[in-house]
Amino acid sequence: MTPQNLAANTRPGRWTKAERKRQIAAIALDLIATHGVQSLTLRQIASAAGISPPALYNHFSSRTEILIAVLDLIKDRVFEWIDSSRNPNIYERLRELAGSVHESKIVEHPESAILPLFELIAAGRDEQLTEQLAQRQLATVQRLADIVDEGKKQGTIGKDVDSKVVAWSLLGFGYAKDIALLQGVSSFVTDGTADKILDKLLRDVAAKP
Amino acid sequence: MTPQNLAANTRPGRWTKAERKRQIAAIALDLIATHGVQSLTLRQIASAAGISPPALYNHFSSRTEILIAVLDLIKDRVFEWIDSSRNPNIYERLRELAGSVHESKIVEHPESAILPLFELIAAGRDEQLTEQLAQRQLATVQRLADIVDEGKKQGTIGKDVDSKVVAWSLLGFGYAKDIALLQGVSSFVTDGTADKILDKLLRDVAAKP
Amino acid sequence: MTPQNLAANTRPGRWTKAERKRQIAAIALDLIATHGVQSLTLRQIASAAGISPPALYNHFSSRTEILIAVLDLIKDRVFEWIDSSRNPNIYERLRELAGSVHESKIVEHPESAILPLFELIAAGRDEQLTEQLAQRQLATVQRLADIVDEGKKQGTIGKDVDSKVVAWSLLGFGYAKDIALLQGVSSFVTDGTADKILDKLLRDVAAKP
Amino acid sequence: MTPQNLAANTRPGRWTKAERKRQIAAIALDLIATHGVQSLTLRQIASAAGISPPALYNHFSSRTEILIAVLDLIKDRVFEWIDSSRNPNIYERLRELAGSVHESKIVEHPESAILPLFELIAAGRDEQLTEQLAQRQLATVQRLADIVDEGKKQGTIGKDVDSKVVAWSLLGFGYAKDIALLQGVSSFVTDGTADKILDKLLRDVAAKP
DNA sequence: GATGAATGAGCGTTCATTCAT
DNA sequence: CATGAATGAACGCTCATTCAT
Repeated sequence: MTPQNLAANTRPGRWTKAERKRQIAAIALDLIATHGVQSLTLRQIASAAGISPPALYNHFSSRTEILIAVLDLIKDRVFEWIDSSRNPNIYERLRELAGSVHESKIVEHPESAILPLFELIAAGRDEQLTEQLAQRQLATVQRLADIVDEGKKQGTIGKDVDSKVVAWSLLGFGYAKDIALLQGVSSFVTDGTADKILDKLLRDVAAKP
Repeated sequence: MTPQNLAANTRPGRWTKAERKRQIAAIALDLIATHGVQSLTLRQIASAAGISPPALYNHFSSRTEILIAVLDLIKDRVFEWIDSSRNPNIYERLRELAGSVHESKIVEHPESAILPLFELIAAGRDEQLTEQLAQRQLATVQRLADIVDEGKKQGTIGKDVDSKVVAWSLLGFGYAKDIALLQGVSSFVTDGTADKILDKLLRDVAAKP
Repeated sequence: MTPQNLAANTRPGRWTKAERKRQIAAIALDLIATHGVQSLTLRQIASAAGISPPALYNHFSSRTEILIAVLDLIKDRVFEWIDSSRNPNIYERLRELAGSVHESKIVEHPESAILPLFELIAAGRDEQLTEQLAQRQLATVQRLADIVDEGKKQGTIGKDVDSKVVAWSLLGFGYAKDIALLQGVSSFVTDGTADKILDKLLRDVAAKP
Repeated sequence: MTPQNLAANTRPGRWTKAERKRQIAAIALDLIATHGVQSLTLRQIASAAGISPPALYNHFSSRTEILIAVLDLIKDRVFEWIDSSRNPNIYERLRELAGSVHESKIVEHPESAILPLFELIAAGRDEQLTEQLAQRQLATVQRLADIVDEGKKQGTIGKDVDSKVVAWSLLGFGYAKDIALLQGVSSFVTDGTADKILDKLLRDVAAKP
């Protein structure tokens, strides 16, 4: 056991309560990404976590609470992604973010975030997650819009651009891409259509010389 | 109505076999729209149809077959919608279609088509509907692209416009709108952002004078 | 339609009621022989008979009645088999009968009688056929015992032989053979054990010189 | 009883896992003996065991697995019965075994083994138990044949006797008896015919002086 | 913390049977 | 005579959750 681990150890076993919760949420996220949200049973999560189903109740009080934790994890990852480029030129930064989506760093990897989010959105009504979803979605849109606004001040983004429109367009593009993939229509990505849409989207927001 | 039709309608109960199937599919579609796909049980469908669950098996051989029938119904409705405007000016026609979406004739009504489709997409992996979905999705994209192509020939749509890009953008916009609504983020529609995106999308495809 | 058919035709369609019942019973017998009695559903019978399940109720008032008809058919076939040799020497006749069993004319052919009877015996308790079974079983034993008695009078069968014992032994042997086959233990037949038992059984009943 | 056993028995409730499985199998065996295999539902077993149907899945993973456990139980009981006489004189031992069958210690008691086995054999085809049955049947025949062989060495069984023939004859006799009873033909037993057959069978294997 | 055993609710499905047509 | 549509009862099975240990 490394000193690091010891440091993190207040006592319990090896991980703090919060860490263990996060681990379990990450496992659930993985399972959602690979098998969908409908087949996400406590048995599966427990088995993947190496414990028994009832043991999950030591960390969460219900299945729904686990899903909320997954939602939090997704939001964190999306924010991490948004902040992954620190390019001072905002327009360039957006290009980099778009590029990383395009390179599938986010969208296509099963361990990723948007696709499971999508699953959760669809399942939301039955799982009573709608409210939780709305909060996080708005926060994400706002975060993107803020960056665009910064770019407008900076002059790299067109002054007449509507920040919200851009933020929503980017998200919408990501969703559409996932929907296509979920439907098994990979041609949307492979034939370059997705790239063209994204490229046009970005060109339109650049500051006109 | 031909004598044949009369015969077919009055003789075997009141509805033909195909009609009854379609009715049940429509009921299932409703239920998906209002409660989501996860809670779509045979008991629910049967109850809404005023029959007992086993009676469904006189019309469909499994739950999956019902879902496929729903998929067909959705495709038909989407095509009806696409063909709902016969404006000879293709650009105007696209504007009308967009307008009808905006007026929520399709998207927001629970009896509508796209939102349930969305549910089915998310459920697809578990329900083994992926293949069926892909077929219908591609058919829809192609239908829209054909119309855009017609507009290019006609001269009302820009010659340099990529038909596929437009088709996918329109669909993607529709999806994004539904996702926002499913997440409970109605502000996307109410604050005019959705309109702005759609308007920009259409202006960009108009033939430049 | 041939004159013969016309002759047999009192009117109905092509067969008399009794004939049609017998045909259906024969179909059920086949199905039992090939798939067992548990999976004998009305759907199966009807489908094999080229009609719909409810149509069976025009001939039989319940599933149990069909099974009874099958029982009758089996009894008839067993009697036919018993009477298939008319060799005046009773001992020889028994040998011939035993031989025909051995040659699998009865036991191993799926269209045969004993194996399905066996299925019905096992199912009897649930199907309330016990009484019907007892009647027919006793009649069969009696028929065999009568023949043995005739042989004793004739002098080809030993005077000290107990006819009932012989009759039951022969039947018991047939049952044991079927049980072995049903269990998948074909070695009982293929390694000659079955033959040896039957041979010993017959030698023991021959009149001693 | 060793300390280990004590520990194993008192700690995990009151019974070990294996014991509980065996108890449930015994209950199922009883139900088969009294009502037949067709009506052996999980609800019945659970009810007789004083638990709810889903609770059975804590011990078995499917209905078929329960039936296999029943098969094992039957095999164990048959072997116990075979070993119930330890008379050093093999011929006498066979007589004792035959006697215990005759006294119905095995066959007629509902808690017994052969009759339910018989039910399982008939149900085997539908329940995919054929392979399991064949294994156990052969093991039983072999066990009996071994004893006969021992008697031949010992000199109490005739040297020219075919051990397999004897083993199969004994089993076949048992089967025939059960079949008769299942059919409701108790006269086979009550009028002494069964005894006579068994007696003859045994006399024929005795070593000739 | 973790587990084995248990449970109520519910699932999709099959069956023999009925009945209007 | 035959059928399509329907049904009550029952089936094997899975699920999230509870609780004593």
